[in-house]
Amino acid sequence: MADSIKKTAEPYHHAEIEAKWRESWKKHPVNTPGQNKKKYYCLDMFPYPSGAGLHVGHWRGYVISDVWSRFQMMNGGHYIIHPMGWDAFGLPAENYAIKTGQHPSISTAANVASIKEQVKQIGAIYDWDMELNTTDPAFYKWTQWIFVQMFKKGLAYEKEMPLNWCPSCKAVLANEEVVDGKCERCHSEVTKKNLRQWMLKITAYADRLLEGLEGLDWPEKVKKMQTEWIGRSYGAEVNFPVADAAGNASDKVITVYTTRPDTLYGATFMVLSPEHALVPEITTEEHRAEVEDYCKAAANKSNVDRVQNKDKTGVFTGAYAIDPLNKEKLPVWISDYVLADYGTGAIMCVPAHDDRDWEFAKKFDLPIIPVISPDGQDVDISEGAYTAAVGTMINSGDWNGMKSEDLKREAPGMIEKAGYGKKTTNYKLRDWVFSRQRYWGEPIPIVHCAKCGAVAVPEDQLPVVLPDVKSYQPTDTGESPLAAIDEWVNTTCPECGGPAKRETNTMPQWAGSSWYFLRYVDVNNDKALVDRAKADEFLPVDMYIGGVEHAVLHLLYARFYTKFLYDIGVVGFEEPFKKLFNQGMILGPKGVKMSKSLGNVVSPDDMIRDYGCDSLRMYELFIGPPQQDSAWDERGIDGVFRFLARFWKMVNENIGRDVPETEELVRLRHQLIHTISSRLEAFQLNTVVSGFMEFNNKFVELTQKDGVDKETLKVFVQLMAPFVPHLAEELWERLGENDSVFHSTWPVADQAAMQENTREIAVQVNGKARTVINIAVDADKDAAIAAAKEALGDRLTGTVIKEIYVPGKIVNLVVKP
RNA sequence: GCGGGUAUGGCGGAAUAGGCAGACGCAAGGGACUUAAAAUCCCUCGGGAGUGAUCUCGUGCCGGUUCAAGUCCGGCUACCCGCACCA
Repeated sequence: MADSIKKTAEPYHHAEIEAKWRESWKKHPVNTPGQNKKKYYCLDMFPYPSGAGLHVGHWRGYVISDVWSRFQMMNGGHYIIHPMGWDAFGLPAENYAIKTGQHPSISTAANVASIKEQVKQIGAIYDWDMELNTTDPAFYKWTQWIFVQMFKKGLAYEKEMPLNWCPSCKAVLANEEVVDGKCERCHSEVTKKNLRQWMLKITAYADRLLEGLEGLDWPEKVKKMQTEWIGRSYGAEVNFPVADAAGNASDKVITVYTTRPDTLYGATFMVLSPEHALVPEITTEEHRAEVEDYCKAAANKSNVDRVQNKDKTGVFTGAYAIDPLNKEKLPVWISDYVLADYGTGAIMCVPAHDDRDWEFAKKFDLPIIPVISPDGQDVDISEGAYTAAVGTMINSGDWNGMKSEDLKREAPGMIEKAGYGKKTTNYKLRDWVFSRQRYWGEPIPIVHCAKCGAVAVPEDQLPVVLPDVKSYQPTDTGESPLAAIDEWVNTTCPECGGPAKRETNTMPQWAGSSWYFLRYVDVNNDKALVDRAKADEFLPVDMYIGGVEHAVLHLLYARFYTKFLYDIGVVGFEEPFKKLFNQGMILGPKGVKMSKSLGNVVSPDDMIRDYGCDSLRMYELFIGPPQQDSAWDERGIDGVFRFLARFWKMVNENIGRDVPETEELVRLRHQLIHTISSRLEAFQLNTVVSGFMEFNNKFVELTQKDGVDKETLKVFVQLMAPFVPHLAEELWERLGENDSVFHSTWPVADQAAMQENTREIAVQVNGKARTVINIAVDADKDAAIAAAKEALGDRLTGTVIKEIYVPGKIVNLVVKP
């Protein structure tokens, strides 16, 4: 085959070239560890092996990571960790099993096999010795092991509480999985269900998850999303004694959380959430019926209603609370705009300085007292609250005259000292609901014993293998299908040996993906999750590439797991992903998201057949900036294919011509190196491709004349290699090289060699371009102005009142008529 | 509502750091080669005026700074994304 493609005039036969080098690289891998090599770990977010296969959008991320990996291999001689695996537990495989009766492990294995074939078409340098699958017992043994460690440290615990329940998936959801009150996966409206569930105490890591973000080379958007998701705020808890209508205080106390203790004197009422424990206790007989009705209605309201209906509703309890500062008597109301599970579930209301309180006060005709005055002026609160913490305190007793911004900071400490509250930090982040009532997941390695309670399965008995079941059907009761297998459920307690039952919930899909990246470098280790020496040598991940949709799900969970594993000494670093790149989506031809139901999914398979893998790789990058969404246009690949064919022809025609170097060729060569390298380093991959095309056009032109020298051809081939590895390797061989182009060193641009002696610059008159002049780069102003005037000739009329010359850029003559 | 992003020809997109707007492609039109087609190669390709050299308008809208603005500043509009009663 190789012999048949050696003639210079022959066309670009992509299929033959690609097949040839695929075989060759299989025998002689180009990415190998070496004593003096530094590692570079470039990771893709691993795919879910569904039956639908890969489309051109998946391809894009894998092409980007492969280009980057190969660039790191050549530029710096790194040994590349570039693995691929399968995130294979989860609902689609289970739903398929329900429909067909086929075991999910069978459909999953089939899907993995077919997608793996597709992934191989990319021509990437994946190391298949590192391949892993989250459903493999040898892998999930360690997923379970981590859970056991968390359980031992008290970070995994059971709790009964109202939870997000997806009636369609028939499973609970984590807060991160609820979007707009709907299930992140199937978009069904989420309801509440009271269930006993396993929780992971991610909140124990809230501060570290927040602070760790600072040093990461991640898109600001993702960092911000995580920051807001964690939602740390500083404030105070303040105690308000409950009183009756006459003002007689009882022993009951309402504790509120506020971030604006500076406005304490402006509180004119209190609001409790309908779920607040004190509601039944403090409500007076006169208001009891009304309050009970309201609370019942609130409980039946869907999440969506409570979140989206911003109209304030509420009822008065008949009870009062005493402001600890000014001893004012504040009426206590109930409203569902106060969340039960944030802060204390109760708030003090300062309608003058909070929008929501303002609306509530207007609606129920409650007093509004301003306590902050911006610039000493009276603050206008007739149209809405004044919410900024900027101004001077008024109507605030001892605090009058203080600056609101200072007081906001100092008040929590003052309140704590005075003994009517304490300084507090609050988070929006909740603990992670970690159990699912479904079959196709990792069994939670816990045994329930009547005597000993929840007991972890001993580590030497892991993995707890997922048993076979006849029916995968989820139940409406919140019980997993595993609960029906008596012989599996009934076991003995590892502690007392008495009869016990296995935990029948499984882990959520995120369990495996929270740590898989640690396993690649030591996939066959049966003694440890990862050998510490290997972890130290090859981890963490230097570059992580994937979609932005995991900003607060997978990426937050993975950071949490890594910090925990750091704490128990498994790894020596706290942050798993040093650099993160979010590639944009490839949209369907009309600019809408590709989906099976719309029938606009474009498969790479036909394009590879017609144009070759190298063309498709390059086109995936050429279509637009990698971080931006792009609509697929199948016609565009023609342009890339034509370019590769012209490049192929250009190089082949110059091989053997033995063209001597000229100043122009050397200059173009170094300009090429500089252009490509700087764009590649800046991740401007679409303009790298344009750059290749532009330079190729110049070299094609030179080929018609005196030709292109061998060194320049070699450099061009090297620069192209990360993008079109097969084509580049073939040309590299034809240029007489014996070793792989990927073992060559990335060329370096010589700034001096790039410089031109003369340069074409624009001549403007009154800021409008009129002509161009060719002028020495180091020409002085007088020479440049003279040349410009000469070039303009008769067209320059009037009096020149100002002459501007920016060397290498422009001449502008300001003229008065 | 709050926060972030985007807006450039028929289309995708380029344009260090304020310096010739539209690179590089796609599509379209014209031509060469061919019996013909495909492939390939060459030319044209933002709007308007002019035979023409050339002139003029033009980067979502309105205004400003500057010799010079797609780029900087102020004020809008539209679309996309994230958060969304978190006190």
